[in-house]
Amino acid sequence: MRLSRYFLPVLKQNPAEAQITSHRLMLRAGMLRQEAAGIYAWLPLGLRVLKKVEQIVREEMDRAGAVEVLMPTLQLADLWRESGRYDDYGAEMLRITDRHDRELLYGPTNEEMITEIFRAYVKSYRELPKNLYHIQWKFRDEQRPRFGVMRGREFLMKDAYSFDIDEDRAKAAYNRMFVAYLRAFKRMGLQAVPMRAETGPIGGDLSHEFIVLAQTGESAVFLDRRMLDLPVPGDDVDYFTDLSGVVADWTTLYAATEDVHDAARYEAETVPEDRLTARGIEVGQTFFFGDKYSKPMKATVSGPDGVDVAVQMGSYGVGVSRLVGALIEASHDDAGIIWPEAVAPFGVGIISLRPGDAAVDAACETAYAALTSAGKEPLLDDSDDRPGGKFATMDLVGLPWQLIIGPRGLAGGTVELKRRATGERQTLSLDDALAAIVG
RNA sequence: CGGAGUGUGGCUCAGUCUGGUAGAGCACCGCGUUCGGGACGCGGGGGUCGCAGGUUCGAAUCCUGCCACUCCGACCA
Repeated sequence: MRLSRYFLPVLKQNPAEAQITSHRLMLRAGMLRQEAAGIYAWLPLGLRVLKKVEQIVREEMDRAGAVEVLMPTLQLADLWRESGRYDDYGAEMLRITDRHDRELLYGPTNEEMITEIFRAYVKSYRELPKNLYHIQWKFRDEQRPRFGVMRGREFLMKDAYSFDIDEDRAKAAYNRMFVAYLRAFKRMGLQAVPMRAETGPIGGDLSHEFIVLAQTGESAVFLDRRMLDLPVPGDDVDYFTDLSGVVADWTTLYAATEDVHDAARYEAETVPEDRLTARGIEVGQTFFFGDKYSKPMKATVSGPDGVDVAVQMGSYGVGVSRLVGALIEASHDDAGIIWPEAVAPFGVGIISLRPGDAAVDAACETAYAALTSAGKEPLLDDSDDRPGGKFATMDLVGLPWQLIIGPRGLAGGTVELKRRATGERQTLSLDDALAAIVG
């Protein structure tokens, strides 16, 4: 992409309403525009990151045997009356009436609808296990939206739902999602720690929150720091073997959010030098809730003995839009964002120090073509801004590499290559710079 | 939902107390000089001061109501 043809409205000054780092940087880097409290338009740069996060989540869901669907944002109130949650959910649910006075709601989650879809088609235990997921916008009418996309009212969530014939198999399904989450967050360059969690309004008795450690996290967390060194299963993980060992490894050491923190247990189960008190951002949560929905909604299948039984269910959420904020909270410096390569909106920024100079233009085009064909998604700053502004913008938007091309260097046959994460700069030939980026 | 605030050009803000016909910096447009870490000069465009009533000869400024947004707390992906 060439900046001259792009839409990247960066702000030099800090918007007054943005209090936390990720919100401020998203607004300044031209990723996001607030349209109402907790409701945002995603501008091109932000959308690119959102899509990359979404795609990593999708790939890991698919790998773990989940199947993607897409349910609507609007749901009928009657469906929620079946589970009893239409009245229970309260003011956080946005309720809508259509022209025929039918009661609708903008979905805050999809347990009811997925259960309705499941029960319409699946009649036998022989069709199980099943895990269906979608990545769709949700709306929760938060009393107090804040922190940008970290706590918006409208947000993009991946929610998966597992269906099994009995509790043991349901727990195996739970374990698959647990491992998929470890992998997805790792791939994004995040260190996410699973912590035992309260189950909240969704219900059930087995649940973990996946927490990203960041200084500006919304809640305090207490953990055994050895959690941070546990290995994440690699690409060769086989989801259809027993994963309980992996889950056990990740759930044995003490790790708890302040809501469920037990100081006495913490002291009993950890030694002082391993205790880590930090702040964290919840980016995912897994639940097992048995027949909480399948029973009232009559989602039953025939078992091996011919008797109908309510299926055992779990649900598994990832806050996709929130993750974009969490990524920034976890990785930035005073100058701006530092994207992990896997989610960076562009792979490399090419800075032309002198657009219009024939040699500079030619070198920029060479670099642009080479990086494009290598799949590195370059963003070429071909504007006639002053160099200082270009450097500041590139640092702000946080692309992993900056390739700086100017007449002074080219006269000596060199360009400058900067790695955003470390600030390390090298002066080298264009060919060597391209080779370093392509790797 | 309790408490505290704020709405003035695209952004950050001054002006409001003490009413007199709207300002600064940045951004934007034109010309020129510049150009390796957010340039400079000259000229220029852009605002029914959140909305609606009221008081007044006169309202950004005073009064009433409403709306929006932000922050602290309680609650949530």
